[in-house]
Parts: sequence; structure tokens; C-alpha cells
Amino acid sequence: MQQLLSHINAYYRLSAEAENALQYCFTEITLNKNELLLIQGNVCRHLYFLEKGALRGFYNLDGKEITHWFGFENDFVTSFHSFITGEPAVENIQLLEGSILWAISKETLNTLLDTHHDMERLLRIAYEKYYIRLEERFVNAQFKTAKERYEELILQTPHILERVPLGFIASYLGISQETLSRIRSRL
Amino acid sequence: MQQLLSHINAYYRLSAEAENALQYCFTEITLNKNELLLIQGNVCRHLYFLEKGALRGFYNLDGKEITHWFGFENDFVTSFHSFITGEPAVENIQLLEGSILWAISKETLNTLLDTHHDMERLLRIAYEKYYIRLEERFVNAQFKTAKERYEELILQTPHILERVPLGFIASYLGISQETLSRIRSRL
DNA sequence: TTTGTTTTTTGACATAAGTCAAAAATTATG
DNA sequence: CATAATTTTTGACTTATGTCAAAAAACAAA
Repeated sequence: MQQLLSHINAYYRLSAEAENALQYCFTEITLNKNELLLIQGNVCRHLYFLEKGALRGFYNLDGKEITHWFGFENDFVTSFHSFITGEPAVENIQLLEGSILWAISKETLNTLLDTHHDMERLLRIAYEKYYIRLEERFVNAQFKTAKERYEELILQTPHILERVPLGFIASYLGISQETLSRIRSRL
Repeated sequence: MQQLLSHINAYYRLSAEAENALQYCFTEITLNKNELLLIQGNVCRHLYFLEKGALRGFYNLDGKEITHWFGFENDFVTSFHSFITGEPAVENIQLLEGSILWAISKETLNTLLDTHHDMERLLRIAYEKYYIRLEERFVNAQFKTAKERYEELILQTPHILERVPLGFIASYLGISQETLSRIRSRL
């Protein structure tokens, strides 16, 4: 819990009241490797803070598993579309390592947001950062070659390489595993 | 101005005070076709509401212009990354038609957000919607074929086809103009 | 209209990346 | 440690899409 609080405060300095209220809104969850935090078709009703561990979001496309994002320490994770819209998730969330998470339900979050203007701001600022990140990935996906995307990954998020099997990384980069393997061999 | 207010209220019902304050924060701008609202390298200090008209965001890649988004009636537009971070914009914003816009500076927006919790919420909700939209485009860019992306465009945003030259649409979809032309001919 | 400009299409060819199958390497487990 | 299971690499071949150049079509202006 301390880690969650200090991570949030690095983003945006909360008032003492908001910070205090926040503490009682999160529930600790421990999960093992390979367990599913969310199964596609279910509505994702929680937002999670990942204190320790790693996980991935993936969905099925023509029988293949497509990993489209990873979460690591200090990330907020959820099936975004489902959490926001209340529609069934198209994706699964699976643990890549044994992990410690803190969960808050959408209802509880909404109460927090109603009560504390600065919580609302925190979330708004968080969205800005996540939006910018996604925008960058989008530009990479659409306008860069497979090799360039892999090099970008090495520079920007090398921790992914160290903790995730290659097959997951390939689909994360939007390329086949074989192509990724070849790129690596001639780098 | 009336259009801006009613569009916002369709998103999220503002308090009378917030709505009133908001009215005095926007300035009307009229621009002609082909004019530039933003030139790359400059910091984008405003958020714009597009009341009437159309525009595009584009940047240069290896000497080619890459159009990566369009704006139409009732869209909020800005060079997002630059507006948020205060860094120079990597993109240009150009008018595709003569347009009427309403501008608000970042400073003025921040004052509004400080004063009105519900403005903060409005913006937070707006970000959610824009995030979801971008997420969808991202998945399309990375995991769908050129033909599928074009078909998606026909279904989801046919108005783009009617108002924008094909060359711009091609780079928006992340394909060459020639390929787009061929896709169209065998559809 | 006629002429000039811009946009779109077509053709020929090049290339990045995908697919399928099998081998090699790595990691897990009895 | 030996065997099984998983992950990564390699090889041969296919395919989608890009590039460059030119023709055709559409649009604008005189």
C-alpha cells in the first residue's frame, strides 16, 4: 500500500484527505503465474495497481493469441475499454509472474472521484500520460518497420525483453515470432 | 458558441456556474482552406473546438507528408503531445476546408479546471473516449490488413471519404496511395 | 470550352514480412 | 541426470504492400 501511495504522489500531490480516503478503497490481491485476472467476455469491474510482478493483456485472433500490452511494477492496469464502457472485455489478462496487486472497483473509484476534486485531477493527468504513450505506440505500429519497432523496444522498455518470452513480444510488436527471431539474429 | 455548449452538455451535464464561466474562456477563430493552425516546431498552446469545417494533423517522414488524424465538426483538436507536455509539436495542423473554431489557451483551461470540479470531470471523461478511439485505431493499425482497415473506415467514418482527398486517407490508414487505389478498384 | 493543375489509377517490379514445417536450444520435471 | 515440454531459430516458399513512372481522370480557372 505504501508503494501505491508514493507512486501516486510522484504523479500528483494529493491532499491529506484524499490520500487517507484512498487507502481504504483498495484491496490487496495475490496471484500466481499463469492465473487469469480477467477472462474475455466478462466485464472488467476493477482497476488494478501492480505492486509487484508482471502480466499481459491478450486476445484471440484467428486462433492465435495476440498479446497487446504488458504491465509491470507501478502500472495501473485494467481492461480499459470494458472498465470504461461496462461492456464485456475482448481480452484476457494473465499473470506472467506471481504478483501482488491492489484492486479498486469502479463504484468505489467513482465515489472517490465525486468526493475529491484532486482525485479527479490525478486520474485526468494519468489519462494524459497513458494517452501519449499509446499515441507513440500507434505511430510506431503504423509507420515503422518491424526492425525499427524492435530497436525502439530495446531503447524504451528493455525490461520487457528480460521478463517476457519472445513469442509474446512478437505479437506485442505486431510481427511474427519468426520475423522477430530473424531480426534479432542479424542485429 | 451555442454549438460548443450543447456538444459539451451531451458529453457531461455541467453546472450552471461552470457553463457560464466556460463561455468567456473561448475565442472564435475563422480560417481558410489550406491555412495552418499549427506549424511543427512550435508549441501548441491551445485546445480548439471545431464548430464547422475540417482539418488534418500531419508530419514529415522521409520527405513525405503523413496525415495521421482528421478533425471535423464537434471535435476537440490540438497537437495533443505538445499541448500536454509543452514541448514543440512534431506535427502541423492544416485546414482542409474553411472553418470556424473556438480556442482556449492552456492557462485559461487550467484556471477553469482549478475552479470547477465538473470541468475536470468533463475533461477526464473526454479523455476516456479519445483513449478508447485511439486504442481501436492502434489495434487496427497493428493487426489488420490494409483492406480490412479501409473497410472499417467505410463502416465507422464514411464522412472522411466524402470530404478528404484519397492521398491523405491513404497515409491515415498507413498504406500507400497506390495500394488504397487498388483496394478500392477490386472491392 | 480549352488549358492547366491536381488527384487517382494502372503497370512493372522490388521487398518486407508472413506461413508452415522442422531442427536446435533452452527450461522444466520425474 | 535423463527425458519431456517449451521456446527459439532456421529454411524454403508465398503474399501483401511498397516504389517509381506514366497514363487517365477529375477538377479548376481563364
